[in-house]
Amino acid sequence: MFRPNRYRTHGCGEIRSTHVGETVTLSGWVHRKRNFGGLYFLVLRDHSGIVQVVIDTDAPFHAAAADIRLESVIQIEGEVVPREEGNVNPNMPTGEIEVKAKSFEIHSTAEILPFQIADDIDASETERLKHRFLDLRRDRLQHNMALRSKVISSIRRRMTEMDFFEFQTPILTSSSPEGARDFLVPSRLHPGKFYALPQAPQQFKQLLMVSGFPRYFQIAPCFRDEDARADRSPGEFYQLDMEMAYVDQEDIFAVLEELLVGLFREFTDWHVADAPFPRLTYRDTMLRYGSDKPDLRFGCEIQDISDLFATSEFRAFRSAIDEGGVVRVVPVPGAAGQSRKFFDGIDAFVKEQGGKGCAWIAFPEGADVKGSIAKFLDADLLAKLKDIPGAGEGSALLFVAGKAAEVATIAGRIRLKVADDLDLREKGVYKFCWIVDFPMFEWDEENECVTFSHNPFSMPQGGMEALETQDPLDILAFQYDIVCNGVELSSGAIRNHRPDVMYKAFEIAGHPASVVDEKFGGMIRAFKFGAPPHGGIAPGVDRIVMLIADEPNIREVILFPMNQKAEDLLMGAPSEVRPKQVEELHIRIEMPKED
RNA sequence: GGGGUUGUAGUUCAGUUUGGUUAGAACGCCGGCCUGUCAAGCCGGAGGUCGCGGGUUCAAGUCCCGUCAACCCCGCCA
Repeated sequence: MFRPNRYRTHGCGEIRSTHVGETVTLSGWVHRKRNFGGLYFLVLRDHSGIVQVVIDTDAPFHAAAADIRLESVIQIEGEVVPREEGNVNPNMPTGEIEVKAKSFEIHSTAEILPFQIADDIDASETERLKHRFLDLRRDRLQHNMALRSKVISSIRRRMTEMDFFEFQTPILTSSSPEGARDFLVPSRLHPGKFYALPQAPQQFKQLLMVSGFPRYFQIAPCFRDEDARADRSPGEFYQLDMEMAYVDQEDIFAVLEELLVGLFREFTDWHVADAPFPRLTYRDTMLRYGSDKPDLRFGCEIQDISDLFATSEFRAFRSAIDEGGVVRVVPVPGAAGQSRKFFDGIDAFVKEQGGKGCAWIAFPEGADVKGSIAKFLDADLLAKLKDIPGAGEGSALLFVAGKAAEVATIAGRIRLKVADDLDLREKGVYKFCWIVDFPMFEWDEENECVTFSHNPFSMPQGGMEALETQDPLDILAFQYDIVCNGVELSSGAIRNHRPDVMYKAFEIAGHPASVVDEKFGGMIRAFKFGAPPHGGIAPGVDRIVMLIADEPNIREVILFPMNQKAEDLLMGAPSEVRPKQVEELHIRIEMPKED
């Protein structure tokens, strides 16, 4: 949709048989060339698609057109003509017609390309990032970025329809003591002081609740100076940040379920189950899936079988239990026929992850039990093992023993590794779930003290009474995550809006009231002037688009992503600055010592 | 900070296991032929610090040591 002008009257991909006979002006990139010496076909591309242009042997611009390099920008004027039967290309939306060029103009020539645009052959990540403007021309990123734009529009529409106000909160704010490493901005006017870029608009959105805007959202940029992962962009990312007043956990779940079911169904053909999404407690998911972001597209649920081995003769597991540990098993239906190499691979994987190793047994159909520990187990125990859910004829069992917390994590990784190796995940489906009842506090082994396990602003379940009467490590928080296909989309919480409860919670975590007043002064003061109960959540926008686009890496849905080391290879960031700039900020640079 | 994988032509990759003649292919690039192609085709050509440094050897892309870079993972990410 554009106003016809001297550059173009139509988009390349818009032309159809109905335009036959019309003279059109098109501008775009040279996508392909097919030259017969005389007759010459040139495929022209713009954002709307591609169209075949024919240049006749006797055209005065034939030589110039033949010399043009791919990805140069040209403009042609020509007549839309039908293709003869047999020359129609059914694979092209514009394949029933072609444009017979009457004029040819070069707007911009292209140098030799670092990688091909028309062929979707993989180029190295480095080359793609260095020439992101070229990479973005290709189908994959054109599609992903268009999808991203539409997803964000749809989010805005859906949130607005649910009576949320969209606001912008400050980008230059203050450093907060909890959480990730901040990006800091030195202050020119205040020597020795720094702004911080927000890790999330957490305090601002809570202030909005106190300020009388009961439903807020924002597509919020968030900045955290932490290392990258495949699903974690270094430095900056976007959240759909939202907060609501006078709600409990279920009210927030209902809003997000409506949003996500609608959004995913709007943009994908994959199956999305109706709300409500399953609710799993943190404790339960750590036991059954060995992770707080379980992938529910396959079974193989982990089970604790410590009691089966508590009286067993098998010494390795028995001693683990005697030392206060556990024995857990990942049952894999249908895996009994796997090769020795498969099981050895799992064992090696566990050792790589720092575990002691992975014992296994298998129940091949119509054959004797086999496996690394089969000969140590008596018939009675083997029969009981074969009876556990997920086991049985044809299954294999993968065992891990040791301290409960470590076993949970290792078993969880085994479960994912098995799904990778055997391709167990259900295809074409998004499996959402809520993880609820996170612990309010946890034991910090390193500093030997109680700390907040998630968000210090979460409301403890049981309120003040729980804080005063329960073991801190037993207290749960109104804190929840939403997970889709093993990807954590978001954390959220019902907030602690009571100053007295806030001071008490921080006291348990070893921070006196003065720290709360100093670090969270703005918010705690607000809570002393009438604060409604409130809560919220903030799903990652990049991750939502990544899931919908079915991309394995978050960089595929970000226009100008940074690399693993948080560098922008196109813009050359980060970069050195002029000494005067540093001087004005009253800071001095001290390079790390070499050696 | 730690572990893993990868690094060979402009690009994507083969060759490395088992050291041995002039390091190959595809796409791209340059030149030529070609009037219905649609990833056009055919003929010819140019293009290489085998990431970098050191070592072993008569001989190293190939083996050893170090180092750099990209990616994946652990730590980290309230």
